[in-house]
Amino acid sequence: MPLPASPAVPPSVLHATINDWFRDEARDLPWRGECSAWGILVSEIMLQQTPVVRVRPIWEQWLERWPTPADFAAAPAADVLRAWGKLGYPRRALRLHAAAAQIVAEHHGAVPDNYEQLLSLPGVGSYTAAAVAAFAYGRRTTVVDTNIRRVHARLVIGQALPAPALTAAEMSLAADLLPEATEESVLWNASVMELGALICTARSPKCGQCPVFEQCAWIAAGQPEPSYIPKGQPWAGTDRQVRGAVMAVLRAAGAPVHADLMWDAEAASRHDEVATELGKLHALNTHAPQLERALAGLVADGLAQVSEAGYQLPR
DNA sequence: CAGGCGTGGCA
DNA sequence: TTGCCAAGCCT
Repeated sequence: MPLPASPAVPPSVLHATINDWFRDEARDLPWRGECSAWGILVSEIMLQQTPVVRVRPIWEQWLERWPTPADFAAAPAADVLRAWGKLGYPRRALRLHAAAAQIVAEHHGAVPDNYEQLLSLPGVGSYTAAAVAAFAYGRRTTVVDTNIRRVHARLVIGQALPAPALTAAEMSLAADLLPEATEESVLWNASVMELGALICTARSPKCGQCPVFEQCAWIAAGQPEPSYIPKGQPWAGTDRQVRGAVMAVLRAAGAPVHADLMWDAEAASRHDEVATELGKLHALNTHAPQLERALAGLVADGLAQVSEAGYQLPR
């Protein structure tokens, strides 16, 4: 059976109800309201797979330090990676750095205002391109993130969770649900996202506080269980864990870290500047091939540089 | 296109 | 305590 041919509730009712809820309950976030397109772009990149509470303080520092794409593009990569701190997925920082350079080179330093040009920036995919077009420039675009997918799955489809991967049917549904009026569509994108973030959460949704509880297909269906088990990401013992530990060492280091120190806990303990982070790396008891692989991977990804002096953040 | 890629808080 | 999960992107 295809998607509901005739929704029990007219979309206009959902638009009004959820948008009203948003006006009353939305979080007061610094990248909402008065904010440059650059500030919006930075927030969207930082928020990829990273919670708001962790992003907020770093975003404040970045916008203070690098108010424009040109300011940021001129910064050394090492500074960028240190300022990124422990947000995770540091390749995002490097890609944003490259995006800023592209913005300066191809767009006179102004964040592009349309989906296609945004999509061509490194680190900007379909979600981020649509989000920046909508939230920074007020464009009518179909924004689909994990929150919106989950709200649609429950509210409209009646399933506990969206499919493991974004499907064409979901994009089509989201496009169909988008309000015709541009201004209302921008609000709708933000509203549904916020509903998913605050009420219609992945674990233990707060259905008792939901503004569209009465209209929810998942509730009407008796809150059926997910039809599949989400596969978790292993962490302990993975290359990712080792890469993270090495990056922490390099961020803490003011000078190249000789390869020997990556292996030799005894020698490492004498370098107090990086001893703490090296200690965490050694505590992983990583086997040689894995550490070699992690180091090579970091270099290949541009997150680290090697020389005779050792490993360091890229210049 | 399924899998790789950081990090830490919370149920 | 230990998985699960957070405004994805890229190959």
